[in-house]
Amino acid sequence: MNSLPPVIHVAVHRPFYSTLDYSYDPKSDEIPTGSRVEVKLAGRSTVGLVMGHSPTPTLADPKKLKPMTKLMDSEPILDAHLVELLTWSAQYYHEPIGEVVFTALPVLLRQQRPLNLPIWWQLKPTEQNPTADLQRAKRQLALYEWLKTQGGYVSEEAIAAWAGTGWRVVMRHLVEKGLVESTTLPPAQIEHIAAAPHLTLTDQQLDTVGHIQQTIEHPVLKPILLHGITGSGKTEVYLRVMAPILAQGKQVLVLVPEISLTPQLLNRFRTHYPHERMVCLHSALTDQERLQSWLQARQQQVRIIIGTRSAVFTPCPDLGLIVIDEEHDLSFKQQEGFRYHGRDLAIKRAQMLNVPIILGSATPSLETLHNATSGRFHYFHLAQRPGTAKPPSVQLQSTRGQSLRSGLSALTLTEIKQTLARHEQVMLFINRRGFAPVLKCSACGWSGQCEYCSANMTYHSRQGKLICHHCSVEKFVPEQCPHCGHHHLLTQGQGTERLELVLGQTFPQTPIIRIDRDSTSRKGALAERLQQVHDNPTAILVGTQMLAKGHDFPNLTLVVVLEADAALMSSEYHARERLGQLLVQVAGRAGRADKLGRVIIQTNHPENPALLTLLEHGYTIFAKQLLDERKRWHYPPFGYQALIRANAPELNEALEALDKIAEHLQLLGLGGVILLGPTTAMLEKRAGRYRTQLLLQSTQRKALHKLLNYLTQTTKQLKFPASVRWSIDVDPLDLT
DNA sequence: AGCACGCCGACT
DNA sequence: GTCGGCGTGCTC
Repeated sequence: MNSLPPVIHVAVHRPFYSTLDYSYDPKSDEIPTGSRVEVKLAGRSTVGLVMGHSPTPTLADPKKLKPMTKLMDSEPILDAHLVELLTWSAQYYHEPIGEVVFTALPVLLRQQRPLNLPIWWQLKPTEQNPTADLQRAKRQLALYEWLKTQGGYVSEEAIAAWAGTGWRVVMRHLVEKGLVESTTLPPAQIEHIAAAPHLTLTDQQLDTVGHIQQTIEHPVLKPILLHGITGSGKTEVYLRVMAPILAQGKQVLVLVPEISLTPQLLNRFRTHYPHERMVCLHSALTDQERLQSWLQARQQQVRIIIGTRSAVFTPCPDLGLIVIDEEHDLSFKQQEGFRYHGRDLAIKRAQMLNVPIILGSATPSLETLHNATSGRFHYFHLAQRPGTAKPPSVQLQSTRGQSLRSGLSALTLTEIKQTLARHEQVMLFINRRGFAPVLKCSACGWSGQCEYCSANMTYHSRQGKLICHHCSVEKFVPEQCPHCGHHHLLTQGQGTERLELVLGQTFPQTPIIRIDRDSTSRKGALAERLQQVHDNPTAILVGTQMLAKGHDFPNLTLVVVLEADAALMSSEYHARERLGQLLVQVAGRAGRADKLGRVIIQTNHPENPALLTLLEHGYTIFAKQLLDERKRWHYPPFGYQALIRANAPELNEALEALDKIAEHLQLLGLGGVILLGPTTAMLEKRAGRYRTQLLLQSTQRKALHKLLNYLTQTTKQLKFPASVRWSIDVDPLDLT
């Protein structure tokens, strides 16, 4: 009789789509789901996370079953809900379970070594004065008195610095006497900051807050879209809606697109709730800091958690609300490895826990807008700016037949001059950093191509280099044409660096402030630039994407958008949605309070219907038109897509891999899924590897997922050469 | 992802 | 004759 033992299902950091089974001793060990275990894998010891239990093994060959080595945690580090969310995510994104679990864990918890948390010490609150008892123990007395002067928790480093080695023995005596206690969790920082006076809400804001509050008391919740134009006070609405939830002692998870945005938002939250403990989770934290913040959320020591994409996995045992700010922002979608969408997983998490979720944006994504109009989401619209602020006037400026000066039309230059004369600021927005996108030989037509990518290298004049924006390879600008030896090399097109130079020549009295990845890469540089903008009421700002997001420039009254045409002409169907969002966001930077803002969009296509719709009827109608178009093609959100990408050092290898996959899928039967491709990607070669893609599309999500499941379970049979790398991108947002 | 196993070139 | 190159295959 060989009865099969009960097993735990363990996720390990290996590319397996399912968990591995390990046996354990059911009599002695309780191995809770969500705890880390040490297991032997291929003869070596690794960390795994327990994802579930089963009374018998699920693996085909029970002879392979091994016992797990040891339980690493005294209590589960993830609760049942997060384990469920991670399992669901792995299935939805067709990603190996270990990859999913381990990206969700702080780095310090992915490792084999036990939790080595820093320890903090504090005097126990006590009524009697123990100093008399300590008269005969001089060192204990001294340490006790010192701790008293420190007030609150003290780190071990601080103690060692004061007391020198050997303090531990002394401390142990104090602990035995019940005078001191230790903890692995430092107190959450409560900063003593002045509360900002709460803003007075407009009627519309009050109304919206009221409606949202009613909505979230309903037993069956739907996500809430808060569509509020720039400056309409979305943050204020979040802050008010949070109040009763915080008052119940529940936690609020706030996801934001990018770190550069977080300090401002964090500040608003801090001054509104100066007595509330909060943490900020972003990429600039050290591993130790990140772990501490994560643990504080897990222990409910903090109630407001603000973080970027990956913060969606933060344990919050008593979650009461999720907020996604700027929900349309692309940075919520991870573009590498485990390609999850932070917003979509947040929605899933909210749904699993039946917790309210608010998605805020001035320019909601088409997916979200569609969910709102179809009734799957609640919809609230904040259409006014508080106070007297008026929306900016936007005009198209045809560049057709115009002679341009470094990309600027005569009319645009006049407008800039007039704005500066009024002692106001101008912003020029161009989505290209560097001096010029092309460096060319005037004699033979040679141009600086990247060796490793199918793209031009961008000319950066300050560094005197050609830089590839796809693979970051750099080389010095040649003195003469490498092809024909001619000495006259010309630039073509403009980037931020060139605009900065030309504007400096045209307006020598005016500070020109450039804000792009190059000028702000140094730590603190962005803050410096923003301070410059603040200090110079008359100035010209030149910048990329970065300028479109969140920053507030009260004296900015003219925004000029250059080179919007590339996006208009793009064959990527997402491009126009993004352009619309960008234009609205950029326009939102212009004009505040008493000053009317103006926006000029330079374009060669002033009759472009999408642009005209956007300007004449606004973002919502513009978005509805794009949605109609998507409906015709069964594009998302009217159909479901997955993109299979492959890359290899040779184009053929990458194409053959996808041909093989396409054939393989056809063998099973596509079941209503259409295959588009395989094709070479728009950027055919990147960093020395050729890129190909195969798009799967269907109106039935189930059919699509069935195919992908089949694929991940059978790829081994396809025996790709080792040089080929491939991946699945579910709900792709980047088809380039 | 790691790691072992395995089969062909330049080395003590 | 061996060290080691990375192609191939496996891990409960």
